[in-house]
Amino acid sequence: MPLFFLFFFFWLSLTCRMPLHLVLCQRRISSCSFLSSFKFVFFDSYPPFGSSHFCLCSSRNQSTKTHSVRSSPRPALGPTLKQSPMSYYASLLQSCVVRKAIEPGKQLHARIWQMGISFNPLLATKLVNLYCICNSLTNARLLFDRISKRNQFLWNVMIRGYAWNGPYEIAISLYYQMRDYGLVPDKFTFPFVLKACSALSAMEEGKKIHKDVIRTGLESDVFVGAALIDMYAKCGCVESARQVFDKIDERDVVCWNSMLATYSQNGQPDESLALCRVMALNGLKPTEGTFVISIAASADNGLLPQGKELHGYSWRHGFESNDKVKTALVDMYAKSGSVNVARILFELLEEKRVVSWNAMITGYAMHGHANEALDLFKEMKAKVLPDHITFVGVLAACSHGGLLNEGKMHFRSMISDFNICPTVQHYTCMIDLLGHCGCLEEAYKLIMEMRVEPDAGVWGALLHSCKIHGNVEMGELALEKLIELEPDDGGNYVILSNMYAQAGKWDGVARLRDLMMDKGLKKSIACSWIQVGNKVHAFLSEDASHPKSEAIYAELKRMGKLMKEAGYAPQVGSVFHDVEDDEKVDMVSCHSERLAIAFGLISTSAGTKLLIIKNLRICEDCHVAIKFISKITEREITIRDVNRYHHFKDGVCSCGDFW
DNA sequence: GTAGGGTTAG
Repeated sequence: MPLFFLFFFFWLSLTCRMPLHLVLCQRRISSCSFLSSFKFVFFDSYPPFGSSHFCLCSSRNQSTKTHSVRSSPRPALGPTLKQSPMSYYASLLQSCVVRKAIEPGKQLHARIWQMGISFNPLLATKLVNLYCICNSLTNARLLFDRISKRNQFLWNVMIRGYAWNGPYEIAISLYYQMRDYGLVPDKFTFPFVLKACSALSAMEEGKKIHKDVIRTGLESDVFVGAALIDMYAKCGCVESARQVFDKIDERDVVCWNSMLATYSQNGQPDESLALCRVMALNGLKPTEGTFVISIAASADNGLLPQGKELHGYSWRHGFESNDKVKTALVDMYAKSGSVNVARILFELLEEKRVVSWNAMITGYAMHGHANEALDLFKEMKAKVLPDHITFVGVLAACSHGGLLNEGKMHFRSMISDFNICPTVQHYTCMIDLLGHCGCLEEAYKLIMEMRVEPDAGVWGALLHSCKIHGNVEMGELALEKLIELEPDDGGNYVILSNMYAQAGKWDGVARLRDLMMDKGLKKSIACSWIQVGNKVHAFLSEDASHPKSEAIYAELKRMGKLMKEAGYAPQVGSVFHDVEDDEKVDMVSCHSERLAIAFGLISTSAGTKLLIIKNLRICEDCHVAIKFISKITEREITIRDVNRYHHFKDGVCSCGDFW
């Protein structure tokens, strides 16, 4: 019986050229009961121009999350004799828009259709707007396509619908259709269409639209300008974003925030923080966004005093109880080495959203505190639904902690229990975990089974695992793939070269060295930072440019002697060149992190903890050496390398030598 | 007679 009715309504929708959902609404209005699952509300008591009244109520139905229209004994919002049906329905639709109430909106659409006024420009526009706001783009587009006279506002609403919800290409296509239609884009059109370009990282398209912006003279508009900055930021074009920023008249705080975010998102946290200072000097009042962006930038460069400064700055501006700022601080403290402070702030959050849980779980994962991360994940599952980022943190925790079975279990659970499709990041964690645990064949098999295209991160994880386990054959395969994906990255060649060196295959070392020279490739320059007092000191490998260089090298020599007495034997596998052993020892002992540590030792009082940040992975020899240094000097030394944290204390590293 | 921009986790 219900099937018969559905066919009947389908036929009705075809013959009446009316969308099926409206036919169903109409039927519902006529008190058909079997379609109760649609949760439409009866309008039987509604007389458009009668004496009884109803209003849209704001209370939500907890179980269905739909808004309802209910009868009201008060004659407050009903139509008046002076009120036209257009303005009456317009005001009701506006209420639906404000409340994002799609179901009552559909019923109003049905009623409007029944009355034959659904193509009234005002009502049609409001309906399209409502459908777009409620992400019901199919309905919006059905109506939009049937409206013959489309004004600027209507086009903007439809472009916005696609720019917010996708498919983003349609937003861009509609922009050009609007121009062909004879309309000139305005200050509202550009932010929408540029948002679609941002989402697609479509710089060429964005540049074309930027030219249109210039032609219409809207480049200096703050809204258009902010959208342009964001578009260039998402396309990785920092200079173009800055050019737009410099051209905007009367820049508001959002323009500043956009520019701060541009630097931060493109690996330039220091520039972001410098601009934040300029912003403060210009007397602009920072907003929540300013703090979230700046604290995130500070988390990226990992310098705790700078982050603390921002923490205080946010308090002075009354953001001490702002949960978004606090979540950014949780992330910052965790990334800057103070995972315990991060936990205290996390516990102080009034509302722990999924982002907050993710920040804390990821923080634990970075520090190799796998059990804490998994305990927190267990607690989270009882309160908040995890997302794909949560699982990146959980799998990273398993990977850094070497928890093979737990990692496999959570990976399976993510897919089957949480219906989350694994992304390349999840696969990278799994390859890292399997590879570190020596399951190289299984790791390779997983890469072959991946539902997404493996990227350089995935093959890099496999290559690194091959290096740990000395599997030259699979390492060669991984490098082959990496050369296809990252032809200009010399670091990949160096890893395989080191593997050849460890296996004594010097012809392989020479071949790779020649290959690198032919291609003009160099290994990324290793750099380490340490903050002493208010100053950040940077060191490159074998760096002798620091004013205290002589004392630093003297300290290294003194330390080397003590380490040797304590039983330290240099491991020189990570030296690229085929050189004499003595020379190799000298080369590794001058790695950037060792220079930073030596400077820290001579510049701070006994017992002071040292925090060093490095732009690459820490090498095996330095890892062994720093364990010795921590014991000999009785210092706690923390290294944040590109992958994770290493806490050295009393001759032991927190990673348990699993990294 | 209606609308708009930025930021948070690996």
